[in-house]
Amino acid sequence: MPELPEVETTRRGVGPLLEGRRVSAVNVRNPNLRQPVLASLPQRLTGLTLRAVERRAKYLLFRFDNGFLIVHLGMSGSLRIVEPRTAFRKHDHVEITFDATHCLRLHDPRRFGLMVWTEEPPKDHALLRHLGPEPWDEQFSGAYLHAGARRRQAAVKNYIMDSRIVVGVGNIYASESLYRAGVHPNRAAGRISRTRYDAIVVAVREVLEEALELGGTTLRDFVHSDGEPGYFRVRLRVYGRAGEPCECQGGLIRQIVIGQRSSFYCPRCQR
DNA sequence: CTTTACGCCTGACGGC
DNA sequence: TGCCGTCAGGCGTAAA
Repeated sequence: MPELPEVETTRRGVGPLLEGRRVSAVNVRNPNLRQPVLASLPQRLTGLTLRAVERRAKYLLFRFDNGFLIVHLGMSGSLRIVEPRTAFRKHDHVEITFDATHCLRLHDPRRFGLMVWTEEPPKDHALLRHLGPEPWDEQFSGAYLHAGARRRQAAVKNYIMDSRIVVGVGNIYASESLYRAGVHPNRAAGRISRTRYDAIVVAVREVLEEALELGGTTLRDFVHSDGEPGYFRVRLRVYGRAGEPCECQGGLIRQIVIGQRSSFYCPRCQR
């Protein structure tokens, strides 16, 4: 499940290998992603030179001279670069070949991913228009979260997962961040102090940065013909650990459902 | 406006 | 062994 660090690691992995190269072929093997891949994508892309691979939230933005290819990895998506004529795997849905030497393949078993072409600035695109700040933006602060939460009854876990508030906090790292900040995931967003929001901001950044650092060690996997970028080995302290003792030795980790999602917390550490 | 429910989809897993 | 039901989850959209 790619979260922000995985997407950023993907960007850093594929960008340097592809930037400056020209699209020589596009092969859409299965267009049925969350939105259908445009039938004219091959004609649209072939011959264009990739200028940069950028990122906004969990969207990868492949910048060409006259537009952007927006890619989202959804739940199960991954990108990798292989040599021409490498055997396709099941669920390799789209292949974009650069300079006839580098084949970028989108692999996505669940097909919650997305690949769309746009000629407007990505920030104005319907998918990105309403996104809040990146976690590392100055704007993302305890004061910002505190002000935005006034009178909000929603659980703080849902609040920090709301992409209009801040982008890139997925289900796993939301639980982990709130654990580190000592905040109960079900607490109403509007009933948390400014000071505790400061702690949440620090925790979110710590968790994401830790994952990003571990991601750096897997960059080589993007060019391995048989490799999968793989989920990072961040040590998860509560996620997926229902019933296990917390590190505090004073409680068992509990699992509850908040907003249709599994949430994990320590009843002793988090209030 | 805020909040909640749902659907898209496949693989993993448990029960029988 | 194999079949089947259940669950997981990002995120846009519809509905409350």
